[in-house]
Amino acid sequence: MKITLKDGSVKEYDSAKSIYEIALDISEGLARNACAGEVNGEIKDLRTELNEDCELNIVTNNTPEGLRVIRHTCSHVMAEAVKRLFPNAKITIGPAIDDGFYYDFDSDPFSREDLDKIEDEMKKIIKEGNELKRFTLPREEAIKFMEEKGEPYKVELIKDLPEGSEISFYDQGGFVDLCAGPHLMNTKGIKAFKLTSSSMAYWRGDSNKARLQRIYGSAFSNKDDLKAYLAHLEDIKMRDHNKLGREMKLFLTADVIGQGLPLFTPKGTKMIMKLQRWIEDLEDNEWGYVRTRTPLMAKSDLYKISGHWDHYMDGMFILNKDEAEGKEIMALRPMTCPFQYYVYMNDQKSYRDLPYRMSETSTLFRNEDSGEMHGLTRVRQFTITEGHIVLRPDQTEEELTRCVELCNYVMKTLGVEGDVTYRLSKWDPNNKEKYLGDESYWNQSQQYLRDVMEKNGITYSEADGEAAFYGPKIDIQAKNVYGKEDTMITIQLDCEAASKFGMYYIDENGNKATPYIIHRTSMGCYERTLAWLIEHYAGKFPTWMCAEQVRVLPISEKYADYAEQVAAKLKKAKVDVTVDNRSEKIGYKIREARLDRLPYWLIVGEKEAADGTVSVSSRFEGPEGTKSLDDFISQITEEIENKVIREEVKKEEEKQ
RNA sequence: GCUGAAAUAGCUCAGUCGGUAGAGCACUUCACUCGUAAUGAAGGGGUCGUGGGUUCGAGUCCCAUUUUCAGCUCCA
Repeated sequence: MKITLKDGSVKEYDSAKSIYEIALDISEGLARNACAGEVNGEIKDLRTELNEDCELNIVTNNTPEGLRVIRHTCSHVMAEAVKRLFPNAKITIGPAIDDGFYYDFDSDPFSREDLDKIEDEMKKIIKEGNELKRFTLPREEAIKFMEEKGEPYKVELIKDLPEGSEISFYDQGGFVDLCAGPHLMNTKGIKAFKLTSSSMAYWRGDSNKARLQRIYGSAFSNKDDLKAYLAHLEDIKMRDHNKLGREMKLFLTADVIGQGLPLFTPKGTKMIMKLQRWIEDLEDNEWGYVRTRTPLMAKSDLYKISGHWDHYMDGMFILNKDEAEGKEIMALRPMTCPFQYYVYMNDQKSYRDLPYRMSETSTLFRNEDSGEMHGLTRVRQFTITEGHIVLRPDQTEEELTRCVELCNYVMKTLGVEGDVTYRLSKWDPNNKEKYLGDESYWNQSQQYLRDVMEKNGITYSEADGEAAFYGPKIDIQAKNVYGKEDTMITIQLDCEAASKFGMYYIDENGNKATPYIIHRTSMGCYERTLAWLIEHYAGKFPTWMCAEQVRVLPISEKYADYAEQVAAKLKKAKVDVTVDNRSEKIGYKIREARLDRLPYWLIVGEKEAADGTVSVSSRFEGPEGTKSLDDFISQITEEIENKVIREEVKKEEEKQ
């Protein structure tokens, strides 16, 4: 038989050979690092006997596929350790996942101490170095085998497999698990692992079925990679906006105020206001928007016209439910659309008036499920840069393109354009009653969005069932530090709303015509954007968006007056500046300025006060030398006005 | 919403068998008047998330509730 290897070379053998033997034949080192074999594109166990011509790629332990094999084997080792320590635990399933593995057990909850004990037991098992041996049983015998072992979940899994099939098992020296593989040859192949957490999970993900205990862990081919992974997990925790944002005193929550209702401190508010003022000016002065200011609540009648009453009732806060008493039902708004429609309809529009672009810094209320709330990314009240563009159908492509361009400009200025992916959010054709409009409406409007992205060379994915109930969306998605994806910006096309509200314009022939509407955001909601910025910059924001841009540090109280003069001049130049006039040593003040992640701090003492200068230090370069105050002011105002994103000092790490 | 874990000073946390609350940082005051990542001393600060219950006695045990975190997508 001829084995064609990945590099194109060919090995010939007279008799059947296992993948492991072939790896050994090529080189001992390769065999030592081999995890599996890719045979004609399919991942196979190292034990697999090859007996006919094929293409073979030996999968080694530093590849993603190899790591999956290591992690899957590690999950079996963990299951064995759990069975040794907790004989009553029932095993269920234990797959490898993106960055590790888990195994679900039917048992009592595991504490961190339990996890440590399990880790120790796993180390013993790995040291024992048992071979993993694969064997198969006919389905009926396999069921009997697992019944005798007292593993009802495994029995259930086997019963789901087709009758007459051969069921594979792996025996790692006493502990036998039902498994399709592939696995390492020996438990010794696990060089580095860590159990990270435990949580609850349902049998087969069904909340009506048994509650299981899931243990998460990860494994690597060497200790350095594990160390780097654990350091990465620590870094993630440090960046987590929900922790860092509170630590930096940007926002807080209060039990008595309620879930999903964050409060912004002066510092957090200042940052949001900088973003808001920038966006409002940008839209109004450069992108042709007009600004509206509309109510935060309305009668239910409005939402009945818009369709929210039928399609979004669960997501709304209803203020007054006693209709029987003849009172009007009011609801807080979950969106701005119909309010702005009435602004549009206030006077008659000509085709020349379109596109009519309205924007509003709009506070919205959505009654999210209690378990869905998270930090600033999922809240019940939020403020969004929301706008609606009323346009003629022939303007659709141009206007959608402009929306995408504005978003790109905003993300580029925020410095986060590399974080995002585009998604075409479509309706769910199998669940039509959730949506307004028929199949041809959806196909057509989805095609509009697809065309715009393709013409603009945007790479995007498509997702069913992610559309708004009234139309498809271009969603600009970003992941948080834990890899969870959220929509940051959305652009939606709506060809139906106008006729429902009786919106029209007068066309060139003097006839009433129905416009299209684009629902869009330019920066999404401020809460979520702030969270994104905190995590992206790990709190080290570009100077222009910092709440405190400069701090003046007098060497001693003798120079307090000069420090105040410096600050006053900076304030006049619209720089956000404070003075640290405490009677502390300069080293102490510098340390605090650094820990507060300030862009700049100015040290002033005898020399500076005499010359009218400042000694500039920054987060970006460390000491930048002594400059005249005027020079520094022109430097920093230029940086702020142009929204420059200076690069951080690489070597500088926070000490704690 | 469901399941699990957690909640003690502004923050991070300790608090053993149920016996009346503790550290570091921060804060205040005083001394020091300092040149690029922590000066020293003293002091103030707590209905132990909230409401019930058990007990002679509850931060600790039980029940409810609020809030926070994790998971609820990965299927031998």
